[in-house]
Amino acid sequence: MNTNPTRDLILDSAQALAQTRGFNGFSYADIAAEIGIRKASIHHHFPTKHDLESELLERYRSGFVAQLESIESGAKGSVERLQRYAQLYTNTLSNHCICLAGMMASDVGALPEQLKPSLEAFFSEHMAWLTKVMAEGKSAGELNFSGSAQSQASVFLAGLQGGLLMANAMGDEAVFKKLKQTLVAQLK
Amino acid sequence: MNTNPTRDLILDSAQALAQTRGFNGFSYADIAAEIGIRKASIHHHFPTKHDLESELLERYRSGFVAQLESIESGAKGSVERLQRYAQLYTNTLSNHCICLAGMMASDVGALPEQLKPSLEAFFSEHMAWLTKVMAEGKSAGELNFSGSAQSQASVFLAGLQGGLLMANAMGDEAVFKKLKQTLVAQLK
DNA sequence: GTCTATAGGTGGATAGAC
DNA sequence: GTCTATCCACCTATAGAC
Repeated sequence: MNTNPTRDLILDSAQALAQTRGFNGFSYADIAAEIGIRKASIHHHFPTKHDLESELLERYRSGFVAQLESIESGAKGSVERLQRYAQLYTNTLSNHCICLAGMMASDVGALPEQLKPSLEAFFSEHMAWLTKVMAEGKSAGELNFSGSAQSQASVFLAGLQGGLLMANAMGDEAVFKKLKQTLVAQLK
Repeated sequence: MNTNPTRDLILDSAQALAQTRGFNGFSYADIAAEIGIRKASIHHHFPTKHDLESELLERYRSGFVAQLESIESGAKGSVERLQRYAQLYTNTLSNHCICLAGMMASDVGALPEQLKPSLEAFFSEHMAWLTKVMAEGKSAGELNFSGSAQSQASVFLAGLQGGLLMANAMGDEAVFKKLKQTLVAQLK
């Protein structure tokens, strides 16, 4: 695969900036300053900012896919799977940032058309995974809810995405942790 | 009050742009083009962009306060109150936009320090209102949930905020409508 | 692959005439 | 209150040397 170290440094820096300030809230100059390189060098790796954004989302999306598979093979119970899923967002939360896909969704009016399929795929994949966990959990008697598995999946996913917004707005990570617990608890 | 017509046009245009493209995703030139005025004229009403942002959030916040009061006096049942609250977001949804406060929360890393108190106030006010509705609804036997009223309020609020993100990402408003119904239904 | 230098455009903001 | 004209800083992006 593409394991160019400089390239990865650029992506890491860009992702952190994008998740805290939005896609229009940072520039090549910010990345350059952060990793100690010149703007022109970044253009060598990512000719346009759209290229950078596109790669960023794709990396983020496929990284999540791998983590979902990891949870599926590592956690047997539905409750534990949901907890570990929610934990993925908590890892993200640390420094006033939201989900990269959530960020893109918020600025969708300014999003280049080519990125929309990846963005849609991100949420579709998460919905599919969560819906499966909900359905299996209900069948196994581990989860208890009324309505469809899909509806519960969307409550769960939207709750986590919105919870990140709320925690940022309140400047209080505890808000998210409490919400995470409630979302799981009400499924038991 | 300040009912300058041009000023309101500017605010309306800026709000629509901010809710679809983010705060760093539009410029005075965009507003000028949209309402047929020059950039310099906008600076007359709002000397700096921070002034504009600040006023925008404050107007948005106080507008919601008025609507919450209106719901409280107009709707007696807790279920109806929650439905009408959720409806406030649906009105917003029309053209790929999210809650203005949610947008600010997403870009909190780029948000001027002076705006953070208003942003926090927005979510505090909504949480307080929803918590009260939840508590009263449970006491009256209209709502049924386990855990605290506050926890349920945060599930409800985060669900709606996240639902707007999801609907934008999927390019499908029906996603939000369904979610809205589920959030209310699971409280009965 | 990284650099210097720079082009070409747009951002927010100001001065001063009307 | 709105306009023209302009400033300067910053943006994305490119050319070409090393």
